[in-house]
Amino acid sequence: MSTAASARALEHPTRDQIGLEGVLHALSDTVRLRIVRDLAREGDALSCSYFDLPVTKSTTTHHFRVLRESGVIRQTYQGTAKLNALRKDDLDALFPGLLDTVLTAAEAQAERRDGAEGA
Amino acid sequence: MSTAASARALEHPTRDQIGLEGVLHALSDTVRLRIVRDLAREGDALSCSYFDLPVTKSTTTHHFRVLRESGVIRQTYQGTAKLNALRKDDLDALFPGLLDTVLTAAEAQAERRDGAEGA
DNA sequence: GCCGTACTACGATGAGTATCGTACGAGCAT
DNA sequence: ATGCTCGTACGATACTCATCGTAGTACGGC
Repeated sequence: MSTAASARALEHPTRDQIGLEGVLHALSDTVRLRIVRDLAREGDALSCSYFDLPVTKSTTTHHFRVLRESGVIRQTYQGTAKLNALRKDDLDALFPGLLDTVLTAAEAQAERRDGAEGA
Repeated sequence: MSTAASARALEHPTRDQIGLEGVLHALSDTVRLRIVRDLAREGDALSCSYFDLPVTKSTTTHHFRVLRESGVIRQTYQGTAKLNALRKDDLDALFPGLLDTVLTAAEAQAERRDGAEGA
């Protein structure tokens, strides 16, 4: 019981440790922006394996860590799975409207890039 | 008359070449965010030398280029000076509310970091 | 106990970038 | 023309980061 604590606690920044630059940087990557969009769409915590990302698992782990350390998501263990949830309350408190605006912008851009098909 | 054209034209992305990730990345740097805040506060085009940044001139040039190439600012020559203006119209058209929200968030964070003094 | 699944840790690598110093070019004033 | 100021270009450097592969740990089921 020394190598790894039973709870496998993960480091998260407290609310007042979250910085705007860090959040913007976290969101400025295509893969991470996609993760955040999926998280927002589902509205609930999702396991890492839910996502079908165009990168390997190692890289996926890396991106989730960047999101966690910048304060965008909160990660908790649930058995062998790890659940990822948006820290919407914290972000909204610190930067009102930022998350929603970025998500809306991402959707708008996705539609533009898709050529406004589908619907 | 071959080394540099008389107009010294600068490369700018067209509106539909502006990407959200690029804009967020441009704004995720402390120095650049400060430039954008100053630009927004003054509301008009400012010369590079207006800014008192904690970096050398070379680095300043670099940051202005990142902002220009990501589509955040538009640069035009005016004699020996170079004027920098926010591309607020383009950004608002592409990502409604994004710029204002980020600026508001930056102000809020600056006040928190200053310890809510002054006023 | 044993194995599979889920995720992590570590090391490597190649690309990007923030920074600087120095040297140069463009325009303005005298 | 000479010199001054503003900004650029180029080269160097050190750091960050996105990516991968491999090996390992934690948990749950058989």
